[in-house]
Amino acid sequence: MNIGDVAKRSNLRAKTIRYYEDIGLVTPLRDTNDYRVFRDSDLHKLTFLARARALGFTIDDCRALLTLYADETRASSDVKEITNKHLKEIEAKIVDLQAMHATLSHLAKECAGDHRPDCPILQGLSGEDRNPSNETDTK
Amino acid sequence: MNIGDVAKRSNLRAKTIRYYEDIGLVTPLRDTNDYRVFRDSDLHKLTFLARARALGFTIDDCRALLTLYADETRASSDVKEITNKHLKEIEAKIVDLQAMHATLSHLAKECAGDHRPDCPILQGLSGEDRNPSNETDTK
DNA sequence: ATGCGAGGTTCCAGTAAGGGGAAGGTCAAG
DNA sequence: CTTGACCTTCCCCTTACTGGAACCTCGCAT
Repeated sequence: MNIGDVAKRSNLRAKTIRYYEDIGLVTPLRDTNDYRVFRDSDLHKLTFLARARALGFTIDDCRALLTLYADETRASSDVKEITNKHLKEIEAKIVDLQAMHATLSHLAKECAGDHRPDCPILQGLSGEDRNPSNETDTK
Repeated sequence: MNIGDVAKRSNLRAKTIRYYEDIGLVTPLRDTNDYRVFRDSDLHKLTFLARARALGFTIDDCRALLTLYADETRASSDVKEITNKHLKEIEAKIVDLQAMHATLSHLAKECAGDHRPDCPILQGLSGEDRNPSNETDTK
């Protein structure tokens, strides 16, 4: 198979596949014309990579997972450890994003969004407390 | 103020502040010894940037927001538009992450995580249907 | 044989948003 | 006068690719 075929079948782009070869994730053969020649095993690896990447694993994780996948004597605990670490990172990101979302949607809700310049969003970003009810009146 | 002070007060690192100057977000003065000299207005801008960045706005968005902030004739709708666009991106990311999390936690739940090599996670990544109940028995 | 378009190849540069670290100038204190 | 904490510029590194230029190759139609 040439790179175009493998790209279609693995759901990766040719560019990505070349990159994966560059960083040593796959090692296709070469034809006399220098074209890459992919075996079924290469396709299999690339499909694996596409799935793992789609699930958010880093390239480093993917490398480790591929190694474990190829190792018949692996312990499933090693795989699970990588996965659980990744799950925790996902959870942390979700929490972060939800916090941002809460703050921003709160500010946006209070913003008229019309032609006037007054804007609670900008006030929030600039650190003005737009509801200074519990502060001593210092003005 | 020197860069160290501003860093502490703005919650940004000195490196970041130099970078922001590089890309034209702030333009501190210079002392005779080449040290950057930050005015209150610079500190204010940097604090604004720190907050906006912490809320996930891109540098480009920050630049636009700063411009709007400085523009007394702005329309709050412009600010709100940027914010709503960002909110939608946040929502999309959360949805993506939740989907990954669902798939991965499902796989992880089925993985024994012990010394044995059998691993539903790897099977899932490799495209094996680890629950081939509705497939013809081809073995 | 020739031309063409659709493949393939390498290499270089750029992305976002800084981080790390080297090599060196400056300042205040003891 | 030296020490340590600042500050400066400069350049490369990061992640995971993406885009483009310049060029080669293949199969097919003329």
